[in-house]
Amino acid sequence: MSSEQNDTGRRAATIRDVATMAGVGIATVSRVINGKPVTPDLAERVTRAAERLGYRQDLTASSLRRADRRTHTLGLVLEDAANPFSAALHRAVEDAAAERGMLLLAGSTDEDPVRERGLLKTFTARRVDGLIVVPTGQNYTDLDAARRAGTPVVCVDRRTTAPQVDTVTVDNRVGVRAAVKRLHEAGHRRMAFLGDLRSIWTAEERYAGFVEGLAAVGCVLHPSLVRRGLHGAEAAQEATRELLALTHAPTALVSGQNLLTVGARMALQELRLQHRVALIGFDDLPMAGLLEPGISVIAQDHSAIGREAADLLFDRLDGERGPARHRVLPTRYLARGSGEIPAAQDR
Amino acid sequence: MSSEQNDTGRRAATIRDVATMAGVGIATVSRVINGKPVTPDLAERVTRAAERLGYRQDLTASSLRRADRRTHTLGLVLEDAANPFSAALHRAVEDAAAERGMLLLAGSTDEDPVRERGLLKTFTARRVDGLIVVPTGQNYTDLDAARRAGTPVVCVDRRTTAPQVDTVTVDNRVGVRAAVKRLHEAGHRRMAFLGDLRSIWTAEERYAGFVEGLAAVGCVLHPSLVRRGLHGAEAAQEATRELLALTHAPTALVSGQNLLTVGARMALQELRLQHRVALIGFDDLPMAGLLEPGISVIAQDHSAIGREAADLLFDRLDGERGPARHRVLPTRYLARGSGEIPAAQDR
DNA sequence: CCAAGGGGTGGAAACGTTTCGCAGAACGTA
DNA sequence: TACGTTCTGCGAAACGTTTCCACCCCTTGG
Repeated sequence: MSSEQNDTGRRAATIRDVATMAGVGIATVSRVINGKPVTPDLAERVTRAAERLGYRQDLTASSLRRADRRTHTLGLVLEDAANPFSAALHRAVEDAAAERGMLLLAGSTDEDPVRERGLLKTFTARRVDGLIVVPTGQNYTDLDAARRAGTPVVCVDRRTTAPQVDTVTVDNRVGVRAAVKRLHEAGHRRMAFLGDLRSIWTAEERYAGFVEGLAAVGCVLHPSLVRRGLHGAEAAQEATRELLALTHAPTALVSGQNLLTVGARMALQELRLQHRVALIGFDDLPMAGLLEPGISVIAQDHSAIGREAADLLFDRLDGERGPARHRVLPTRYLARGSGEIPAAQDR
Repeated sequence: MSSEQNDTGRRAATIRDVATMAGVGIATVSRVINGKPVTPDLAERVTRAAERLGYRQDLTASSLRRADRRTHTLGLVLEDAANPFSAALHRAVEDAAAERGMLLLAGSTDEDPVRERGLLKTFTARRVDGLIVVPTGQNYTDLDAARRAGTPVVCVDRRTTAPQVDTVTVDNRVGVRAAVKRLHEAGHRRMAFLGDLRSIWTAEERYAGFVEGLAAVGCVLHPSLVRRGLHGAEAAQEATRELLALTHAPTALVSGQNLLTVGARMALQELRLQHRVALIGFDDLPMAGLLEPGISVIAQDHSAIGREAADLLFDRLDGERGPARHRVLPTRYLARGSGEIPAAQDR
């Protein structure tokens, strides 16, 4: 605590302090800070004074006064920051934002519309320049309010009923349909489906893809083999146990979300059936290729999704006023073994 | 675009608009917003007016003027938001922050001190109330500058040379030493070590633990079996391949970071040695238990780390002025199989 | 009935910055 | 030399809020 500047004592140096020390007007200091043309001599004096005073620009004050009122901050509303999908999305958006000198304010909803509302409220109160949201889907008024208040919104991963909102999703139905087709070709006729909470748009889409896929190959949809409304690995594990205990057990499983895939696989290994019952999951898993057999998945390109969302948002920030745009990215099937297990003869 | 409020046209309603519509003074509106006592009748009128005008408090202006100048925002500097460790930490800190009505501004450094510096600069320019940082460790002047400017800093996962900074770390040495002891008990004498970039504090600590562990059991440290400065799974995979191609190949591997563990395991499976060569990794992996054999790890409690860091920070925000505190959390060994493989007789 | 006290309200000042309008200097031309 | 034009720097105003302070009115005690 010797010659330090502001451990707790003196208040932080302001633009005015810099101006007086440099012997110039505050407007000049502002110009120097913002890189606007100024006589080299003065600029030099200002820089030195700022240096000596340990001056740090206050961006909150700056964006308050600025003509465009930009805060250079984006709000990111995730399902759960700890989930690999959210984490990858976070990183992709962060990189895109960094290119424009923007920072990310992030929060998790845990699929709770109340938390979603809270996050949207404080994000807009902090005057973020734009919002990228994985919507819980149970209430779109807040999204709409934000947009109407002038904050552009892009929804990611899920469509929303909110009007005028750009979205980035993947082609869930096509992905699942293709998976079902493959399973059928491998001889499977009794396929089960594990689905996430029904409030989640992707859960419904993927289920729809499952239904369509079965219809396309002329297979029956056994209601007893459909387990929806599952959330988290444990729920999926329990559901899988039950499915496999049925007299007419499924020979193949389709899982509609990454944690559910993990849960399903845990149940399979518990019953030592991982080599006999086929499994295809939606969304890739970090070490899926190291398992024996590897878990085949319908993969989505997280960074492409994040990048695309950011681009749509930046477009709006740059003044684009057209109608809502909906980008749909393709999925990719990754054959790793578990989806290539043929249907056993004797089942 | 019919009766909407501010699609792009009218500027957002301010406290003054609310005041005139409600027929009260702006001070009263401010009081209502901040929940300070006010005559019920007036409060009612204000609330109604705010509702009708779609008024949203501007927190940037608010924190500018506020006596405590708090922005209710924390800055979180991570290595890589997409990494499971960072993601878990992010979530833990977010939850702790949410309890105090604070939000997180997060960014990734990718171990680049330049990016770290940039993040610290904009975070402090945005006047975050505090910083939680996983420091690259190559430069502490920015951390120190932030602290001196009055922003409390807590370093996580790694110690830092910056003075007066609280830290939360785990007991890396003890964790690795115990792992080495176990391997020794299983008969291993030739153990290899895979380490991350040497600029990373934890990488050095874990290596130190490895050295100490070997010494404790009276084992020789073979320099040819030590591979440090590896970053990412691929580097570890390549290094592991090379190690196993040695004439005197190791019978056990100790990996000092989660991605390195993945890379090592990939190499082992490629060579079909996952059942013959032991592997213990530092930091848990999502599906490590599903592999065959499961990957034994020295696990750290991510949420405890995040929570502890947040608590230390909040303490500072609440006025704690004491000297730097250093919390060291324990690790836990999770035996899953790969660490329990005995040394083969014939190697 | 009056004076003192107190709670509640409103207008103005202030937070640190950017932007506006203006003044003064510098420069070129008549 | 005088004048018009351009340019650069300066102080003041403004952004939306909180806080200070003065004021008013009502209550209460003498």
